[in-house]
Amino acid sequence: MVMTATPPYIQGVPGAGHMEAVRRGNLALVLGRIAETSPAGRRSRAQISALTGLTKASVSSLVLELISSGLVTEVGLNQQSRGRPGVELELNPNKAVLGAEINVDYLAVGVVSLAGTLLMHEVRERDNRPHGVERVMAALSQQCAVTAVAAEKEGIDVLGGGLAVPGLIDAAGQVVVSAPNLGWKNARPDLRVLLPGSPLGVVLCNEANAAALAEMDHQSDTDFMFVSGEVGVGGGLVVGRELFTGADGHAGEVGHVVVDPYGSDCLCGGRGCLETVAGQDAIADAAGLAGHPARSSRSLTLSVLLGLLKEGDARALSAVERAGFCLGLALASSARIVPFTSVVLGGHLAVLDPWLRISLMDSLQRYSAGRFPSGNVLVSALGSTGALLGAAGLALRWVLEAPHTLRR
Amino acid sequence: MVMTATPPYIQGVPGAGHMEAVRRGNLALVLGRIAETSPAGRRSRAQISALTGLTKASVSSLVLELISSGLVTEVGLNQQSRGRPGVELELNPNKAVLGAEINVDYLAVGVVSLAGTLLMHEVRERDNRPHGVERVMAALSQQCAVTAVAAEKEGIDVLGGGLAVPGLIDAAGQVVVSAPNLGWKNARPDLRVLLPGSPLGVVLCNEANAAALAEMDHQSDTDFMFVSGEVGVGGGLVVGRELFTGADGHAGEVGHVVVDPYGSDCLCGGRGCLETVAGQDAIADAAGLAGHPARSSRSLTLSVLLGLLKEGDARALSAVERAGFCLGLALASSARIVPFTSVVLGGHLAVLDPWLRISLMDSLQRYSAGRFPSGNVLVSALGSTGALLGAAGLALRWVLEAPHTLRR
DNA sequence: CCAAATAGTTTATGCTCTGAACTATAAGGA
DNA sequence: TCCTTATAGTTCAGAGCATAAACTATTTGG
Repeated sequence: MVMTATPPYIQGVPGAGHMEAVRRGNLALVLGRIAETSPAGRRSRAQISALTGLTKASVSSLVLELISSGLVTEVGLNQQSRGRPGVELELNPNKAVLGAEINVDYLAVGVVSLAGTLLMHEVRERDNRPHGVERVMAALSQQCAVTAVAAEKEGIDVLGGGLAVPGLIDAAGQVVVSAPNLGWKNARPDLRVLLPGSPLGVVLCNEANAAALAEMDHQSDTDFMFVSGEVGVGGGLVVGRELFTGADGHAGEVGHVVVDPYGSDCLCGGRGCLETVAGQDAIADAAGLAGHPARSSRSLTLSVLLGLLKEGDARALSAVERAGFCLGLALASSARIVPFTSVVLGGHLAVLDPWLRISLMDSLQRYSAGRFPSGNVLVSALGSTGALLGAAGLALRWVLEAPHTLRR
Repeated sequence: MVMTATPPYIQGVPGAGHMEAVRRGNLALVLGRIAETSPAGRRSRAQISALTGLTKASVSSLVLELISSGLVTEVGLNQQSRGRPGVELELNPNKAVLGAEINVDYLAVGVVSLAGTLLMHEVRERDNRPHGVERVMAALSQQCAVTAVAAEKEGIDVLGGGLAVPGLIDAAGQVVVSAPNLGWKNARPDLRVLLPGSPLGVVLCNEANAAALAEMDHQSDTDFMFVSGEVGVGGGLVVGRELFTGADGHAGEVGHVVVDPYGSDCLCGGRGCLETVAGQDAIADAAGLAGHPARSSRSLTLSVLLGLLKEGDARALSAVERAGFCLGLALASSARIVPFTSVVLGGHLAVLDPWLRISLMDSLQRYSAGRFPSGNVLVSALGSTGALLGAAGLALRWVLEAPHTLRR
């Protein structure tokens, strides 16, 4: 648990160990083996039996249950040198989960197959700051309904969903404790309205954590830090291929590691946090854009900044260089507390990577005593769909780790 | 040993979920409920049944097995208002585990009952630096043998043990990757020689981690950082009442969080690490003891430093104050990555607490935005027995979490 | 001394995995 | 073509474990 917060679907397990717990665990075990195969090399019952140590009889019975619950389908035959060919199994391509994201300037909804591929998605630009929780959720649920109908038309069944929000989520996954950029505080969105008829519910998660989770599927490393550059700097920590959220969901907040003890005050109440140097606003100000008209919009600000960097503007270059230096410092310190071995940059930090990288790598190497080869600092390939995919991924894990909840 | 919230009865399953896994898990579950009771309020089978949700029949059968394996004994009767009194259960007071510690200037061995109390212990002053692994282990095993005989004379049966070493242990718990203060590198001590005839083996662990584990039993908080002040500064991180070691055992190394980007080089290869300011050597040097004859011994250095502080020596006071400031800074940053809520000071940092505390609390508050009330920064009460108790505690957990390994 | 309450055990039953026998299907060789 | 060999998957009896309900044991209180 490493720590790891208990996922909500584990709560269905009562305190005592019934026999059924074994069944549930084995259902998830078998489903996991089916899920981790590529279309190229799908597995048969016999292979799963060999892989898990369960007898062929048990696997047959478990697979039967997974098929009848709709999660798994039989595809083709799998001929091994000689003998009767095995029946290839795969995750049902017609079952999916929904991923959704609320951000400052858009709402995004997508459908992700059980295998994790994004089947369809729609982003609606929209300034969400002036509206309260109810109005935003109403707009989002309307958008979800449209997407769900579109999915149904293609014969796709949506089992559950995940919602990513740029704010702090409580341990129970029900309350948005605070989302400063949205102006939310202790908001309790009604998640069921997003997917009224689905067999599973909708899980709520932090946007940086979701993005980190999505990044994991495109990443071989098992322990890494995802740094999400937004207005501030968010972090998502993955330890042993599991999201590490800590007891209260605050884990991995690299944006508030102190990089300059005598630096400026931070919105969090601290001082000299990384965010005060490497947040998008902080970089823009340091680059001399403080009074610039583009500052009203995030994307505008970023493009103006990029323009200056390409022109070779000294002030912009030095602002970004300093951000890189401090980011390296904060990451090196963080890696002593939770020893991750890779870093993935997202948001504006991904965009600014070409100008950040040298100073980032310099300080990261210097302060971590050379633990991070340059190849271990990566740029996110997912861009703006990261949070969406991650939120869906969380719902996906729910299905894959607790398939018994879909029993008929 | 990454923490995970797996349901208790799934633990220890080597891949597949056999039926026996349920039995194993429930044995541990019941044993845990017996272990967590105080002598004042011991539990009966009926109470455990109510607590766990297992039926009385199951609990009876499980308890029978625990009794026949020698881990549990029936004590007295437990009268509830009316009806037949329950039979009180407790951990067998005649079963124990051994705790051992190798440090720079002593060897320590102790016997700890299943309930966690230190029954006997012996510390032998001895400079271990000049000797290699084999010689030190030979001396330690001789000391263990003496202690084991003494325990046997009192009718106490030693089931297993733990060994704490001031160095980095590999993930498998077999190799001391490096113990700079002992001069060990990739040492592979033969652990079996410490307890040749015991039913369980001996586990190896890091000294700061062991001390953190021991501290946990005297602490209500579930998430805290133990800071061990030695020549350098070690850290042990406890998350959700579990030791958090990370994939490679490096987790919680607060001593190498960067507190001064332009500070001096650290032995670890980094720069400006907390250790270069708050390690015992660093404080002594900053206090002006660089050439002092007492510097040859750790305890001497510390007592000279204490003398200076009590005299009000300005240089010593400012050295310690700066250490406190930097410690607060490093802890505030660390708490953003893994959100612990308390801090326990050990080693020289515990001794220097009166002179450290003000600057420590000031910077901790400043940089953590007031997350740490003063009462959440504690001084270790265990002193030098911490590592011993923690090593034994690790062996104890082994017994308590896998009681089936002691089946007859 | 008996009723009510609580503790613990016995017994019949059901669930889930296992192991071995059995059926199904294919490749390769005579 | 047909038989042997190899592999996949199913069936069925049996063992282990937890459950529920009935039963025994022991105490308080009237």
